[in-house]
Amino acid sequence: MSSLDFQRATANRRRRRVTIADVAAELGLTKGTVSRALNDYPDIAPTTRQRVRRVARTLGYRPLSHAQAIKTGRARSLGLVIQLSEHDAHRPFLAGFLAGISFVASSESWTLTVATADSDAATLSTMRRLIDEHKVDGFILPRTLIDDPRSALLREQEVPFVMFGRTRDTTGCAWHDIRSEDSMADAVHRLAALGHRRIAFVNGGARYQYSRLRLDGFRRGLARAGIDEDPDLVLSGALAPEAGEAAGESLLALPRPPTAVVFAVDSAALGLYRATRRHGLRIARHLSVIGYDGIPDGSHADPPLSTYAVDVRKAGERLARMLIDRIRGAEPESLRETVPARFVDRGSIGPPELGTDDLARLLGSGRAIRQQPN
Amino acid sequence: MSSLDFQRATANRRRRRVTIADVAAELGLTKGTVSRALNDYPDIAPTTRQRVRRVARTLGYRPLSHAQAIKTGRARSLGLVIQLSEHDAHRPFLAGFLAGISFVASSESWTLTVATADSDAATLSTMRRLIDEHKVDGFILPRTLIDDPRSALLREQEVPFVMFGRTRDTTGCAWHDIRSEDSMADAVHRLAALGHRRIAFVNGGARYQYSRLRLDGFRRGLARAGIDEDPDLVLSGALAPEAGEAAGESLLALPRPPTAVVFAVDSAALGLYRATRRHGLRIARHLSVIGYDGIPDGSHADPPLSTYAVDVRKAGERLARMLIDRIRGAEPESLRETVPARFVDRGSIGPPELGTDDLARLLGSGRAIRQQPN
DNA sequence: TTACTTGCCGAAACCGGTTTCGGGTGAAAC
DNA sequence: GTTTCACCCGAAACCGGTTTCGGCAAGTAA
Repeated sequence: MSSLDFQRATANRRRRRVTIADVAAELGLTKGTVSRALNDYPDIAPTTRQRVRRVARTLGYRPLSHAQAIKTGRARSLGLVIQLSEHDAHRPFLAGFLAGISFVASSESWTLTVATADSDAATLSTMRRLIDEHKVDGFILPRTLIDDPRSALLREQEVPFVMFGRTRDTTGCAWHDIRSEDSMADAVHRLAALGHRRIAFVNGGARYQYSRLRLDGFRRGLARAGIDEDPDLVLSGALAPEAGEAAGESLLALPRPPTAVVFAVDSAALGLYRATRRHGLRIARHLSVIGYDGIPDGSHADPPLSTYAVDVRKAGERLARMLIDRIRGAEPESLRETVPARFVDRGSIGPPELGTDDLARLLGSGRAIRQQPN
Repeated sequence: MSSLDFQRATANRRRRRVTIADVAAELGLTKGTVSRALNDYPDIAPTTRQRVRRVARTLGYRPLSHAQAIKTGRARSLGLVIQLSEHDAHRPFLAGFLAGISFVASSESWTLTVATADSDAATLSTMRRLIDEHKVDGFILPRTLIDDPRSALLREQEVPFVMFGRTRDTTGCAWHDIRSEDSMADAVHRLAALGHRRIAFVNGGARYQYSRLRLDGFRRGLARAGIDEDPDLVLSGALAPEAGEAAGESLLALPRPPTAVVFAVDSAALGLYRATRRHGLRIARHLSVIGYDGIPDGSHADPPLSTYAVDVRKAGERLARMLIDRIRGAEPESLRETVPARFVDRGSIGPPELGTDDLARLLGSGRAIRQQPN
């Protein structure tokens, strides 16, 4: 390239971008040829392709994604609509999740478009708008439901998507998920190995596919340990500490209370701590608890909550990678994967010091052991 | 409009968008005229403008933002680059903050582009890329530093931005901030009113502008209460529970320990709980604590942490609003505002049961009061 | 030689908007 | 009855890319 041109390019780098026309002029080719060369069209001579690549790089040419989008319809942007409910368990993960997605997106010069909504309807209409305005090329769907209206919409609109979690109707679905069902089974197994026989399960929201899976996993664990399921010991709908506390209270009020509780959601498990404290019991000693998620708060509880940690950053990375592939034409069936969670024993489980009957007596005896009022 | 055209528009709504050409054809006008009418050019007859507006609405016409961007350079997108450090205090706020921004952005058919970075340098280069590719029209800068390289970059590139927080060099800066300095002064005032005279202050990160302001506020509070500042009682650099715990330990190890501690950051304050528990002391009774931020965890502590709550969702809304105005040409000087935080007394403060000397004796006497091992 | 491919690139249309320019029309001024 | 001048709108260029189409040159087959 001529040094004059170079100076111009350098001096004006801030004011005027390098366009495809600049590259073409520098090479003595036309815009069309440059475009085809960069986009790997077959009717370009290999040597020409090389030259174009080199000059484009030295000039610092980067195509304007929205100029491409106008013709191709591709905005090079991944969509994420976050639905915020009152207490939602995925808040602590948001930062890591975004980091994962954005890391991969950036590496491909893609971008992440985030929107929030406060209801199913709002989520759908927001997605419609983003599709309508071609703002995004596809979506990452967090927190999948058993029957998810989002996948229905996207299937109908023929917009690519990948799910963080699984769902009932898998047609056209790609996903990355953690096998939390295995964790639940593993939890039961560990507790049984410690000597527990009365193991309760407190599930999450009924609409979520993961709840279904985790319940299955819990039951699988029971079966493997040779324990019959007691319907009294299976609760659900606990996502926040308050609900977890209520669930804990009702379990402790049973004639034959559990000596261990498996929670499908960490933040609900933390609620049990409060209930336990109120009754003068000590976690791990009188009542073992295992959660799932690996939220940071868990490690600050007393005793720290044993749980199954999920690598949400990694999940974000994988999902972004998969979505980009999907947008580029990969079949959804080829984009399905599950990974295990990692057990983190922080000390909230132990062998049962008391059997269920002793526990019941203790709890019934006018709250014999109270928290020390100091 | 003819019913035939309407049917066509309806049937093809999913496949082919309504373009400006469709609107023009329907009206018997040219694209140019329609564009000018919708963009409030003065050389359009009021009646025509009305007609165009009406037809555009009934046809469901919405301009393609990247088609506009190609000519105008405006992508109708707000940029947010989140810098994630190891322990970062703003994670719990992220969801609400995003919700606020995205709510306002959506209402104007703007979009929010999020990226993450793990260092100052990465943040800047990410921002450069977004600017270069015209992906965003401006930035919201969270967690402002005393000397913030981001504002320097944006000033130089002449890209609009608004800050969540203040900074040293205010030229060309617009901001929304919480007057946390007033909260710190208020905290001292409240504690002094309860009878405390030895009040410690544990500040946050030294680079942040807010740390500077909060320290000033703390001092203002002391002065107003007629208390001389004791350098031993002023620490800093505590952002996470671990650091807060360490700060607590060193304060309790003083010959004349404080009877109350003001924390610039809630999550650090939670660390003090651990230190206090270890020494067998009880928060509020032996040691009063006030935090700042209003993180959810605080309400689950025992006793719940009194703090100053920040409405981050509101902040997100305001910042989005201000940034859009800024992009549309408003002067930065006209976009500067601060709002107060809201005190939430949850019970972690009280009159000092023991004076500093008694406290020291207690702490020194071989840990007289220990936590009950039950 | 001629005819027919094949490889490679230029020319130009196109995408969906915005913006400039210029001209026609009608009312007011002379 | 002209002239003047807003007032409006059409025509066309433009933004920065992509994609179609066609043609030239070289190579291959006849």
